[in-house]
Amino acid sequence: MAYYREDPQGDDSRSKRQQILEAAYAVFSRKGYHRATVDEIIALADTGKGTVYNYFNNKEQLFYTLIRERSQPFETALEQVADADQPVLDKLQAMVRLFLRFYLDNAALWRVMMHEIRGFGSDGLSYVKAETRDKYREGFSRTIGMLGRVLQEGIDQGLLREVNVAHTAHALFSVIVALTFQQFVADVDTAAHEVTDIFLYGLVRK
Amino acid sequence: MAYYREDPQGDDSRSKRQQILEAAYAVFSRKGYHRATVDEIIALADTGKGTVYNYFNNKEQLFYTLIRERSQPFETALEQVADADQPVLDKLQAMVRLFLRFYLDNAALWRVMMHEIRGFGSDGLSYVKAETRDKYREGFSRTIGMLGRVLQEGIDQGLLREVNVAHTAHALFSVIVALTFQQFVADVDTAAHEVTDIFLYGLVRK
Amino acid sequence: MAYYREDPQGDDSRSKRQQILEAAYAVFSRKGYHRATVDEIIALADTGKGTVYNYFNNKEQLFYTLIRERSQPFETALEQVADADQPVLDKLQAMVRLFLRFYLDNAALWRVMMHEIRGFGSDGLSYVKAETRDKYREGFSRTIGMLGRVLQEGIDQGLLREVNVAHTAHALFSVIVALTFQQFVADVDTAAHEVTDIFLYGLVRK
Amino acid sequence: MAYYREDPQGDDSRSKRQQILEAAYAVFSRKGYHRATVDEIIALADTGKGTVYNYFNNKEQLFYTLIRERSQPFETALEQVADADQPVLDKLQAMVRLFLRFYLDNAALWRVMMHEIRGFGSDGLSYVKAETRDKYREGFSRTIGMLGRVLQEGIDQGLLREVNVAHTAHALFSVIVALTFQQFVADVDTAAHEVTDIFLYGLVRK
DNA sequence: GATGAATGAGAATTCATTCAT
DNA sequence: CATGAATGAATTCTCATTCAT
Repeated sequence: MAYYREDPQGDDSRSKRQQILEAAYAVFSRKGYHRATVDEIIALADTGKGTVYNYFNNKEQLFYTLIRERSQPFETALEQVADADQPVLDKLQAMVRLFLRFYLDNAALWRVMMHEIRGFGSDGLSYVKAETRDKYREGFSRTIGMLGRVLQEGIDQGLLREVNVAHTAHALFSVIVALTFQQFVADVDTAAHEVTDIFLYGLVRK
Repeated sequence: MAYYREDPQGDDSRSKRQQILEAAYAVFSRKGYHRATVDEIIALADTGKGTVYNYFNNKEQLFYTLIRERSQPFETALEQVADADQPVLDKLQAMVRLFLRFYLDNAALWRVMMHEIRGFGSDGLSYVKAETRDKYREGFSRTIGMLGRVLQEGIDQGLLREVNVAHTAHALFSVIVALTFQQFVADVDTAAHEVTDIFLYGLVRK
Repeated sequence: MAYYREDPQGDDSRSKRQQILEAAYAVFSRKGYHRATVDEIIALADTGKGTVYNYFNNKEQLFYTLIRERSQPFETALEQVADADQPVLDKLQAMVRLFLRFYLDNAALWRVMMHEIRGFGSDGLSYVKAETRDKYREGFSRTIGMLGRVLQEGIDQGLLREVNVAHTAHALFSVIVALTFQQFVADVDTAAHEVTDIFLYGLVRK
Repeated sequence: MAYYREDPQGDDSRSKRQQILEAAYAVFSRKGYHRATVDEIIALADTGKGTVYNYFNNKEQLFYTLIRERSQPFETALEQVADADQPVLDKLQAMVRLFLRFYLDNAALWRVMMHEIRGFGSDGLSYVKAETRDKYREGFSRTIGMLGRVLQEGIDQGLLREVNVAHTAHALFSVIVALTFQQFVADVDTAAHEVTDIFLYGLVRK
């Protein structure tokens, strides 16, 4: 790491790599993968073009790094809750809260990513190599899978009805993403309550 | 210059326009907005490049036209069901079926569009005028709004609990999109049942 | 081919493709492969950058096309002489003349090519795919091989001593290239005589 | 700034320079001038990038130094033979052997150089000052000139026919280079014999 | 002296759009 | 109207060189 600057409290004390990642986050989020240009990223990061390529092989890997570094703490936190020794419904709600918080911060970037890993380039014209795409997908599988595991736990305990776990986990996930994306989430706790309430007890008045 | 040609005299000129739209549908769906090239579209449409620009101002307007023409029949059908004089729960399930069917056919293109209406020039470098973006968004508002209207109807009749209608309509919508996108929908009727079942009665065993 | 211009005697009446090839010839010859820039080529060809890529896939293929189109007439002429029903020594001298004339015109470009097809990128970092490189090499093998065939003919007839044909053909070839490159060739006939004289009768005074 | 350091105090500093030169030799030989990167050279030399620029002004001067240092011992040895008091034909063959041995070792690098001294900024965009280019050329002139001097000696002694000495020396030289480059030289003595045999006695059976 | 992070001037390539025929 | 050759702005990526430590 190069800390040339004498004032480590200044904004420039972040490592160049970090500055680039943060700028990339902003630009990718705002513009999407394609419309995001390296030029815009370096302008925001206040760095030279070559510097980006010192730290990252190419635009695609910069994007991937961004996703990976952002998702890791989230996944860890989610796993802890999923594996916790608590009532299933509490765990579910806690997980929904984690999801909401994460997507509230990252919805824009994740939308971009979801778009990029789509079937595109099924015919080889893709920019994202199949192998990279699979790495992205594994990320989703892991997190949504954790939701599924807890749902299954609830079913096994006789608490929940016997529904298709994979489908339901995806449904829950998609609702979370939709709400955050639609900026319907003013307060995480309220939204988490709202979501779990519908999923657990349904719309029909008893 | 835009030659919309609302009145096709010759059968030939109409079919050209149609050929282009169909090719554009295929290419945009497969490649996304950016990676879709006019060259690929004309190759598939078996027409000249200039011809595309006779019928459409530019790539973006071609895309918009595509979306508009595809969504119109769907919206009409949806509206008929929403306004029908039937039990609310039946209407809801029928609407879910319509949605599922529509997104089963058009998920790819709609995903592209959803992605594009974010980022389409949120700032100075816009490719799309804010006004166009809003037109896309209105489309969503209309269809999701119809879901909301029927939900409200159910609430008014005392059938459904008093939830946030807009949020719930979006949630329902997002689940539909997620299921189709994840290719979890083998059979529309089954999937419609699955979705409404969860939303109406919840996961918790009574 | 597009002949927009009204004056077909003008310099611009050559097809764009031809203009580009001629400009590329000049620039590659003068600068070598790497230092030749597409920008310089289009400046000389008085054309747009995209036009180059309409006619040629990339810089490398432009270069290859150049080589191929230039060498074809030469190879044909050489073959005719090699296969002619004439005395071996006459054929040899005629072939040397053809070689000299060809390399007098094309030495610069051929030098560039010879440099490019060298072992470079034996380790995968090459710009020229092995397969392309082999196509270049086949070209050399063919023309030098024709020299060899005629030498062999001379040996078979008992006219020439039993030397290593491949080596000798390459030696003869290299001398031709060296003389033209060193601009020692004022007059093709004289130079051809000089070369064959040494190769056939040696330096030692009898 | 150029720090040539003709007087190495520390053993370490000399070895750095030497390490760089050796790495540069390997990389330039394998990749050619342009494709050789300073990064690759320092990786092989196990040194820092700045260090290269402490010893050499730039990439080009590094290349030049390489050539100069490599050619010096060869030129000295060649001169000794040329000036020796021996029969002309013996001297010629000995010189051919020296050439073959030298180019067998250095063909790759010399080819690169030969290619670069053409094109090295024949016009305004020169990377290399004309003066530098001429220094390279003088090197060739000197060694080929020594061949010429011995040939002339043979002519003066009535041993050889009165041919154009400069042309013939270049021809001899080019054959040597061609054979080594084509990897036709398995054994220096055999190849030297083969070359002189053809040049001295010709192909025609007496 | 040695180092290597930072830099930016190029270079190749893509692709929407125009316009003469 | 249909066409497609021509175009150049925009974009990614490379790599020699600098310079603060």
